[in-house]
Amino acid sequence: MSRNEFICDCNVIHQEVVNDTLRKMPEQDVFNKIAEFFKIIGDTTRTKILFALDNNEMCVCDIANVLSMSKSSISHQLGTLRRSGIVKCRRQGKEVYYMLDDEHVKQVFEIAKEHIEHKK
Amino acid sequence: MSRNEFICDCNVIHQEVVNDTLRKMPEQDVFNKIAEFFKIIGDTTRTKILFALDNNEMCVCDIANVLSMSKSSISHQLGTLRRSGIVKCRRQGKEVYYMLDDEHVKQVFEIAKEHIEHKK
DNA sequence: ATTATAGTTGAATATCTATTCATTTGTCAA
DNA sequence: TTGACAAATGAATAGATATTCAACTATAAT
Repeated sequence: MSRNEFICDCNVIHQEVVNDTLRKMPEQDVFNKIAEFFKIIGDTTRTKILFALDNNEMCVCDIANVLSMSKSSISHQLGTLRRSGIVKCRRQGKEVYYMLDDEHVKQVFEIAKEHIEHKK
Repeated sequence: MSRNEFICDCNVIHQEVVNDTLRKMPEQDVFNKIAEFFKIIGDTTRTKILFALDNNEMCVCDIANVLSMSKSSISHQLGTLRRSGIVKCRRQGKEVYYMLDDEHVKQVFEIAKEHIEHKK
């Protein structure tokens, strides 16, 4: 039996709504990418890093000091943010300076703050 | 002198930038809530549910059919979304209808799509 | 009351992930 | 070259979480 053959454990109750929705649903790949984007920024450490970088570009040691965390941990997180195209970096001597590389991050943060204010 | 010398494993390189950033950083609680919001929508299943509900309110069975997943799994995820104030529901007879309860979700999805398009 | 259906919920499990630790790479200066 | 420092990286671990399974509640129909 094909492992793609999936039987749902309940009946369709509103067939028209389901069919209409299925027609309008984007491809799996779109959902994966959108969820991935939010997963990346949905972490307290990474959120702090992005806020910090919104003010200035900073080297890893500076970010580690601002967040009171180890260089290694910050470096791992910066790697994640870089691979996702949310930050970029430039090396200058022994230091590597990180900066935001996405104009959308600030926008979604503003909306998130509205959401939080609204739900108080 | 430095308030970080016992916490962080490296020196502050740019003291002024660090101090300036520390002054501008919001409270821990703000970061927790923002990250939590993105964590909630940063999951493929929940992203799909929110997209589906953007078209119509739907009962649990319908959503389970649209996503080809079990009722239980969908119900768990709907509980998460409900507790976060992102969806709400109403009972009608044996069925429980879910709908979006946040005007910000659609906005952040639009921005996320722009991000994804831009990074191709 | 009994039965069937829709949905919820707690526990268990398997997977994922953030941080730590140890090591390595890259750069500069002596 | 050697030493010092910034940063990156791989492996290991501990904690978080998505789904499944089984049991349960709620509602409606007979």
